[in-house]
Amino acid sequence: MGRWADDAPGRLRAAALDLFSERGYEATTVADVAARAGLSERTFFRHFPDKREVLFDGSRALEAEVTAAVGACGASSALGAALTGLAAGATALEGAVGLERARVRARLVTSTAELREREQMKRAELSDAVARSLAARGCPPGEAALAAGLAVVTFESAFAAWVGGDGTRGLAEELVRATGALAALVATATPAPPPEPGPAPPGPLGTMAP
Amino acid sequence: MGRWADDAPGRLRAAALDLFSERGYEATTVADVAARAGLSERTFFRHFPDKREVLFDGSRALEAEVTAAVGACGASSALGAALTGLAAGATALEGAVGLERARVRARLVTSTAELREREQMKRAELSDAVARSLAARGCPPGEAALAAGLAVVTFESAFAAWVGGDGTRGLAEELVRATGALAALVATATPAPPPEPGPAPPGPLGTMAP
DNA sequence: CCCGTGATGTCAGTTCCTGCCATCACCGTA
DNA sequence: TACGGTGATGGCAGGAACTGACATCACGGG
Repeated sequence: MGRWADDAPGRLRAAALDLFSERGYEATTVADVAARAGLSERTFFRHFPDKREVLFDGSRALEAEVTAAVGACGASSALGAALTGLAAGATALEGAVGLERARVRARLVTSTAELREREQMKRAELSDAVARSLAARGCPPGEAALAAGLAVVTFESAFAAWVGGDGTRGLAEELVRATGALAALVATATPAPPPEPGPAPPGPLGTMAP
Repeated sequence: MGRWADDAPGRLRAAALDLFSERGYEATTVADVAARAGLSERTFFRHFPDKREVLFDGSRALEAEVTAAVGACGASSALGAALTGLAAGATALEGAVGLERARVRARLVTSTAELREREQMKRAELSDAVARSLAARGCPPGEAALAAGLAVVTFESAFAAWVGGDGTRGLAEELVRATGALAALVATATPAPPPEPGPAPPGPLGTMAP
């Protein structure tokens, strides 16, 4: 066995999720994951570019699903198109992963800084992809980026409520709820925040970075 | 020289920004940065937890500034409070860094995947901090997270316009503009996106991850 | 003048990741 | 059947990012 057995990437994914959940991400070496899958460490890096990516390879499929839906949906507003695309991605994700596995994975990712970092990167790439899809529909780039960012934040809110909830509401329903919360928040906000007319406040800022 | 010279972290920051901009981030080793600063590689890791962090240590000061402003601002809506806090952070950042250095740094960060990843992590930490500040003011946690996320997206839009613009508008002005764009986008959006009533679409999703 | 404290240097070791080459299973073809 | 091509894999060497342990040096106080 081992050599020439089918679906090496799938076995590596399963082994990684198991071991990371058992011992923790940092306490598990790539060699451990490969051994559990009956493969060598070198082969792991032939299927995944680095140790984190073994947990994130579905993001490309989600991105493709969302951008396709944005491009196909009827031309409404930019934010509406972005939310419609993410709704399609939400139903696809819900069907492909399921609540229980999403919960296990979310617990693992949020408990490890290195994995949270990669997840935020995927988030940014998804937002950029949505923005490009909106721009391809004629939306000006700045507006497209802002609309995509707002939609992704709304999606994140829905996802958090989904995995943190009691399971009575699906991800798509949570997205509708979050969209309503978005509208309510913006409606009740003061139209323009006071931009602090005085000079730069005397904050203890050294070389401040964004 | 070298040993016992003052401001080792500052020298390491300057050396890192220089070398990363000259040769690129990946082509520069930590030993190179330390040598340029007249220090050893081991000392670098005593001042910064990893190679990326040498470019991001101002984020803690920004976070402190923003959360303080959120806590101090008059009790308006959650989104308004978040935007007010980020406006205070914007003016502080603008005064402490300046457009030219922000441009150099932004070009370096956006051109390197590893650095973009860390920047997204800082973004998420800032959003979480704002959400905690809102929650401390009595805002329910879910609403606080959504409002903080919206405000940070708006801030990002303003920041991108600032470093990408012609220099005629300051960061604070860009934030006012982005806030207006936020309100306009949400106002023109359809109130609720159609949540795709059919079954899960037959997308080619394997183990899809958020 | 000596000693404690803190920043630094040096060294060894682990892990992540990469390039290079040999090996093995499968598949089509003579 | 025998043979060569193709693709996935294993093994090895090595670089770079970190980390722990210990020695060393400068400075301030007694």
